[in-house]
Amino acid sequence: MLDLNLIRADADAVKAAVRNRQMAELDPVVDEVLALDARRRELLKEVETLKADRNAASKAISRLKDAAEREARIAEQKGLGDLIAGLDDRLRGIDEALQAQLNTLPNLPDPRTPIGQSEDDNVLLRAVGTPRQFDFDPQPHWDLGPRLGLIDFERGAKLTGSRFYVLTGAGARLQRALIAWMLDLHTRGQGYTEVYTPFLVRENILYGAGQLPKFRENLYHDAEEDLWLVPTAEVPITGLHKDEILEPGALPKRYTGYTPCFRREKMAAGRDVRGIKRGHQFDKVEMYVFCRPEQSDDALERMREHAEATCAGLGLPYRVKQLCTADLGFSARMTYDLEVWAPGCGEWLEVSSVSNCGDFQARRANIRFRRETGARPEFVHTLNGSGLGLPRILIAVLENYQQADGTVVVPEVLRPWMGGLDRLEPEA
RNA sequence: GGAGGGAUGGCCGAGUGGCUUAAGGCGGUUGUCUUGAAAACAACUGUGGGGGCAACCUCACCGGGGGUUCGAAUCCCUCUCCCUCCGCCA
Repeated sequence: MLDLNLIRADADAVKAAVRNRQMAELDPVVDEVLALDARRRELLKEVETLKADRNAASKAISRLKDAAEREARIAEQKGLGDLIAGLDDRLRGIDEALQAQLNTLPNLPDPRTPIGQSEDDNVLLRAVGTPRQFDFDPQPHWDLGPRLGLIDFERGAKLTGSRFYVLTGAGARLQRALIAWMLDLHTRGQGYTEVYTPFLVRENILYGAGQLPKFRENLYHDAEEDLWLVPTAEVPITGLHKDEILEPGALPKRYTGYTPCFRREKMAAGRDVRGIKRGHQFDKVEMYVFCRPEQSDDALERMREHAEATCAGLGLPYRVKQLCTADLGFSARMTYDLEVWAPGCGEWLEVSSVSNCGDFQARRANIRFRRETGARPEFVHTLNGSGLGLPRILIAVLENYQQADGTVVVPEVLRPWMGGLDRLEPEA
């Protein structure tokens, strides 16, 4: 959520920002917000004056000893309550309308975020590692996986439907190894605290992270208990400190967590149906930071380095992109994407998205801190980044480490979690 | 699933319609005293909104929402969460 004071102070800057995001249709929303805000304050003054009168009158009545006079004064006050209640209702209506409009506005891009028309205008910052040269035709993972007995698409579809798959044997273990290795990397060397969160959350937790109301149709919802399956660990981790005022010295707080992620992918229906690149359920290890406003620029760079270290540790060629205004997520003000090369399917796969959300999520989730004991609370800044998305990193490992004989070499760093196994071969 | 008991400020805890400006204690900050510290004493010590150049004024908030009333922490309805016991369960 944007700061209402900011919109009041510089509505034109907000309009320019939404236009840069290619969301010009939100232009009128800014004016609507200003109009509602003005009406709200007008009405607020009126109703608060009445309330102050009522409070004074009630207090005076309580001091009266004479019964007749009391009755007379009480009779005078009759009707005032209904009048106030009526105005309160109108005020609530305006407030809700204001909130609803405010909720549709995305975060303002950082001035350093390049302005662009579409994802084609994302800026390639650099490429690290050289894609391996093959002296044979590298296979895509949807051929490699089933052949080596690692991925079973048919049974995934039987169990649940399209876009679901089963990992078996060394395939399942390889994913588990990746999760364990990544979590250890983040907690040991990079200073994150591991968290294991619920995978089902309340509606207001999704709202805090900026997923609701905008992305409702892409989420799974349990009607019975009115709970939502998390689309990313970013959601429950943002919610960890919802409605808290963090004490001086508590920041920065850094978390890493593994969760499955559930997405209906309605918006991407028909895209990437082949393989395990885009499923309704996938696993991810997430990094997350709560920090002071002045720390978030630096925190973003560090988190990007942490994500890069994960790609590099696996020996995968990757490239770093900075997203342009058109491709930036709703809550983000600046984002780096990491893509690894998958030689089998012949494309760069987005395995990490590292974003600085500024105070946008903190405002929605009401997460604040004090600089010093007794100081006024201020909103924290939040950052999130994948470290990394599992199915895509699994694809990259299988396709990059495949050999001419159809086997796959296990990356060095994962072997301790694979029981020393150094090569994936078809089961005899 | 069944039966009961709870939710009050940073924490503990009083408060059954107006004398509450939420008692009292703990914690915290500042001051006095002290070479310093402790102790003692004193003052201050929640969040958000609106108005004002400011000192300041004002409204709301006692788990959430709704209601009764001139007036609600207190009465009514409803929801959520926590605790105890029983049953079931990985």
